[in-house]
Amino acid sequence: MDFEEVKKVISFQKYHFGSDTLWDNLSNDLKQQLLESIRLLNFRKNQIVFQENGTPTGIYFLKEGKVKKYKQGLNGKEQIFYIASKGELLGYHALLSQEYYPDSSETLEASEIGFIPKDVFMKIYNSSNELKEQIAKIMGHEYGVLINHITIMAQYNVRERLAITLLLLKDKFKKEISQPAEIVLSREDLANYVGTARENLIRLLNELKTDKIIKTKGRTIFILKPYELIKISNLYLHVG
Amino acid sequence: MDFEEVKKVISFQKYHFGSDTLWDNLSNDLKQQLLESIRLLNFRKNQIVFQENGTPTGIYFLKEGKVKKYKQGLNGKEQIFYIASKGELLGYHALLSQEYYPDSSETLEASEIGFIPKDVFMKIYNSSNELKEQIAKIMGHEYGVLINHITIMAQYNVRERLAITLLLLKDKFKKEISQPAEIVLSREDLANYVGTARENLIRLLNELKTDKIIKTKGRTIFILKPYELIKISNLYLHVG
DNA sequence: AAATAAAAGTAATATTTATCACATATTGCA
DNA sequence: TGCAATATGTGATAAATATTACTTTTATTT
Repeated sequence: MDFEEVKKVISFQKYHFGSDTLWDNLSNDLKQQLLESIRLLNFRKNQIVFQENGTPTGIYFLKEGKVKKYKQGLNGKEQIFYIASKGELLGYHALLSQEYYPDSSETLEASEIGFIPKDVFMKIYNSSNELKEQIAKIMGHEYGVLINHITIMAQYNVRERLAITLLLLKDKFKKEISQPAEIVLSREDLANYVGTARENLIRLLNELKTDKIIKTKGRTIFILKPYELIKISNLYLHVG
Repeated sequence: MDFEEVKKVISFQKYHFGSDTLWDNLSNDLKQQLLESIRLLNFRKNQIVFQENGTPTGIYFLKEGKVKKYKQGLNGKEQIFYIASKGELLGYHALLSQEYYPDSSETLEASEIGFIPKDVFMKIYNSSNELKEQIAKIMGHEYGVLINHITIMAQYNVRERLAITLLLLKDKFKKEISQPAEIVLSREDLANYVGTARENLIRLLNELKTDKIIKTKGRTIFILKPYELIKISNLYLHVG
């Protein structure tokens, strides 16, 4: 398996919602209209942006920072299904479906978040074919991301899911291309993302450390050998 | 827990994509326009409607019948994540995201399916704010259904997932309100929906039979005590 | 209706994952 | 700074799930 094949197998796109591409595809006019309506908010670490079952009041734009998206499951346990980073939109599904929020969003680090109130956003949305089309495009893509996630949760074992998750987080957390990626996430959150108990997660991280595939410093994880993680993930098995 | 609470806990809506409501919300004019463009196709049992990674050529409307939606996972194993029934739309995500199909659709029984070619549908879609809005509404809702599904796959054990799945299938397969629902699905498909090996599924079905919660005749499953399935599912645990 | 293929079911065993009961670090803050 | 709270980590064990190797039953085809 050469590098091109590897890229095909673990294509970042298949795991990325992609609402950050919205801005690339909008006309300057519309972009201007949206940016004018944005009110900037500063969130500290571990602050809730919006909460499951709450009534949507507007749409959020993650200008800077990181946000975990999760849903409450058995006994209130958080199931993290996505980590949004710089440039992504939050909270548009509930607005468009005219329902309560199906999930919660919480900052993982200090973040700068733009907010557009519901009525302002809906007015722009209703008057713009372009915006409707772009958001439909994003949601159509998201569907593929989510069913991919369901398949992974259902068929891959914990070790494989951890490898996949670390590869994704590597991309989410990377700052400069040359630097080794630093993943800063509590063990509890990582366990709730991978879908296992914290104890099991820690044991598997230790195995990866023993094999020099990762190293850690405090809660920060450094990926040393991404190629080895691809092998562990077994993602290439379902090709061809 | 009284019946009202039970309904709240296992609300069918939370598990149902809901594209069948499109027709209720469209104007007669638009409905007429869409219906005129539909070409009716007859599918036999176990026929593929469209396939993962294929290029979308149009949108499908399931006039009569049942279709399983799945994605290929580890070693090509099918992960079923949805069963569409009468009235639902298929294949619109890929059309709107302008990507290849992320999943496959295959009939579970002889089905009558309407087809609208891509260019015809996109022309109507592009010219209709109403249609754009309704489809965005459906996709916004679907997001909630899918993250709910992710949470269930990640946190509930096989017995719980089987109970949930049987409750959902009961609704999908019920014909008349008075009749006990008959679920007709191969053991392989049911296992690929619940997310377990066929052997485990069969063992668990046997336990349910021993407890007189279900009975079977050939591959048909009859739900005798849905309330017991709700108890087994542990769905009520994450409320309150 | 027999032959063949496919699906369903069984049992034993191996493997994975969760849980419990702790010990030890680390962090936040009074 | 030190105390409490929270997070991380360890080891033993229990429970759940997957796998292997079959047999039996049910469909399908000639």
